Amino acid sequence: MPELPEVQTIVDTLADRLVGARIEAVSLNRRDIVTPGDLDLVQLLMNQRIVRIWRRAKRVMVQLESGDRFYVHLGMSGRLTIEPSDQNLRPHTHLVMVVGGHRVCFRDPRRFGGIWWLGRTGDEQADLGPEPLDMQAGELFDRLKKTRRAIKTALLDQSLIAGLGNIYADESLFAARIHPRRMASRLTRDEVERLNRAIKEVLNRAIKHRGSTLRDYVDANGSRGGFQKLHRVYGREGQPCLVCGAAIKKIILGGRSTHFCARCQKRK
DNA sequence: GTCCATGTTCTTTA
DNA sequence: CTAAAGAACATGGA
Repeated sequence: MPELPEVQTIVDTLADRLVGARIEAVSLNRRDIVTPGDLDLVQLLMNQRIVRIWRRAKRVMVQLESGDRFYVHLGMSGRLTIEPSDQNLRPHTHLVMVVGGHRVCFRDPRRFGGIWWLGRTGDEQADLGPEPLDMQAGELFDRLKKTRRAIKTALLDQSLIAGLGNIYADESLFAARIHPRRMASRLTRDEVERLNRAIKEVLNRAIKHRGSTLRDYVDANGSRGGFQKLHRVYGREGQPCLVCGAAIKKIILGGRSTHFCARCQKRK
């Protein structure tokens, strides 16, 4: 569910309250959300102080005073929220930690998400491409040159560029006026420069509006995002393009629904 | 009952 | 061999 802007918003709201605080209690209600599976997560977390919380790609990264690091990936339906201590736990709450008096809950009905333990030595960059907000057009061009897949599919490949998902890939391609089926390696330097700029603009605006809430997503305080109201193609099939008025199309590309304006995003 | 979903990874195919 | 396509994962909502 959450892509880069949603994870960034969760990280910002969590970090505010948890950095510097100590983990006072841990309860793990499902072992199978933890990788590696044979780990004593409760023991490793207990009584540790949280020294840093940050985002890498779509991951919520956490560093403990022990030097150990781990991350939470929210998959499609994961939530990481701070809940009032007097309320019943909602169904599918797999991990609860009390940190500096806050009850932090990880809930994930579909269980595509989970906790990945890196310890002191695990490589947090493994299999991840560069951060879109730091990426230079030249680097994106070089990376896209190497694949013959459709540009839309390439943008979802986290080892090529890390943090975009289905919403922001579609929105970025629309903003750059590039057809989602264009072969990645065939984009011109001009087009890739436009795309690189569009990605940053779309992501920065989405972060400013605290992400997109379509169904599940809320930040750590339980607040919904507002960027869904500003989507220009995602979820707007059949509605008029806000630039030219043509009906927005929805196709399936690489198994994912893909939204675009056939008039603004020419295939050439 | 059917289809669809903000994601990733494993398997199969070319 | 490798890149790309497809299936699988699990649950809930329309």
